[in-house]
Amino acid sequence: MPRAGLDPATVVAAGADLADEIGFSALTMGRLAERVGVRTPSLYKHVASQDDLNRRIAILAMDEAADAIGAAIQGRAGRDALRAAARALRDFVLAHPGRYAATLGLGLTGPDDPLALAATRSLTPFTAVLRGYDISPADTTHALRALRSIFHGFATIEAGGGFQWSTGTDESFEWLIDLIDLGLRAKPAEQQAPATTAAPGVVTGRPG
Amino acid sequence: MPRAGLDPATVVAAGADLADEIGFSALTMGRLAERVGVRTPSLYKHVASQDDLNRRIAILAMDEAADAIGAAIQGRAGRDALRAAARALRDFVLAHPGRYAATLGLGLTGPDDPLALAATRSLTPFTAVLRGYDISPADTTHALRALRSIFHGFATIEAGGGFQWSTGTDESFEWLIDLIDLGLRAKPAEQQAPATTAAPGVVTGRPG
DNA sequence: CACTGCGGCTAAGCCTAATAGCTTTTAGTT
DNA sequence: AACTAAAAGCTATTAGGCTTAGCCGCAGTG
Repeated sequence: MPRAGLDPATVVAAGADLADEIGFSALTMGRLAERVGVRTPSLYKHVASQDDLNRRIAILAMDEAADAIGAAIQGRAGRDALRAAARALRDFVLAHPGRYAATLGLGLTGPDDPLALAATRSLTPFTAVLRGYDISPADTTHALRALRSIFHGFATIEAGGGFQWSTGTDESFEWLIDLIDLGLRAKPAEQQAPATTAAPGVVTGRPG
Repeated sequence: MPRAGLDPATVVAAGADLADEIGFSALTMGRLAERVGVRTPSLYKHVASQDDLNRRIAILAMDEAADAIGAAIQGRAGRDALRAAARALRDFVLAHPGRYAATLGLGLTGPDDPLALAATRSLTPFTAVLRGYDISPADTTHALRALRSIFHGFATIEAGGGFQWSTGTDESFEWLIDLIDLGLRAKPAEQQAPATTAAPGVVTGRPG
């Protein structure tokens, strides 16, 4: 019996590819074993469990997405950077729905969870985008969370087929980017005469 | 052996409650059966399958959320309505994480899927919110999708513990609402002198 | 050549969804 | 009151998923 020559990275990469093809929820240890040409229990020599596999796929996906977004905003600033980042994230999700789904619904075990670290890493391109706007340092956490929520929400709904008939999603996405750009540019003026009852304050926690 | 007196509505409601308590992914037919005091196969007299159960829970959740949001915006308009709607949705998700999780990751079978109809129904309160802003009729679909993406994204990340240390999420949420309000109010002026390369056009599809 | 360890394997256990077929309760009718 | 038929429960069983235990062969090393 010749060996398949597997290692953890190969198994995780194959799992990510397979998840993109058949959907993350349909990714089973059995199907992955079949894909890499091995019997199911053999996978446990490389990953500890299915949960471990899922987390590794999620980390891989977040790093890949961060790289794609980082590359997309090179040499851009302001609205151009925002649009490039948003499009890069959306393209990634549409091209890799399984990888992206792996990043959802995983409980964080603590602040030093590798998953949490990867999540923080994946946010760095967005901090660069925000430098193109006049956001006060005290508000960068809020702005970061806002950008993450917005594009995460759109990508999730679109990838899940939540927009009925899928018509005009491109236009809706551009409209959304424009909306956020306008809001971010109007924000600083608003700061000088806050109208909300709960005034934004300094946040000590980490951004993600 | 007296009967438990179950019917589909009771089973679905119990499933929704149980999902809120132990998490949607931990909801199994066996645990639900134990909860309602019956053996597992007996549940199949009331729901066709676990997928059927999940979809019914999702429909229940969307209708309940729509009711809560609709009630929250009564007598409000503009920014007040936006904030009330957003808070109502967020409160619902935090109070009923299992129900909300049930609404995610379900494939729509078609435009007349009961799930799709419930999704459309759940959007009606947001159309009322948008009436408080000067949005052109051609853009209401985009605006609706934007609102849905934004608040869905925030709620999902928060409910999944995605905001590390969970500090300052209240402030971040208010900041986000303010950002969207500013963007929506700046939008109409933008329409008269469009700066985006892809000009927003009429969308013929349904909003959701 | 012997040895050691990694990476495969089979076998088996447990959990879950789902179906088949039987039995009992319940409701409605005469 | 008795009968009937459907509804609602049950046990038993199948199929498939994750995971562990323990065995075996190949690779590289001294």
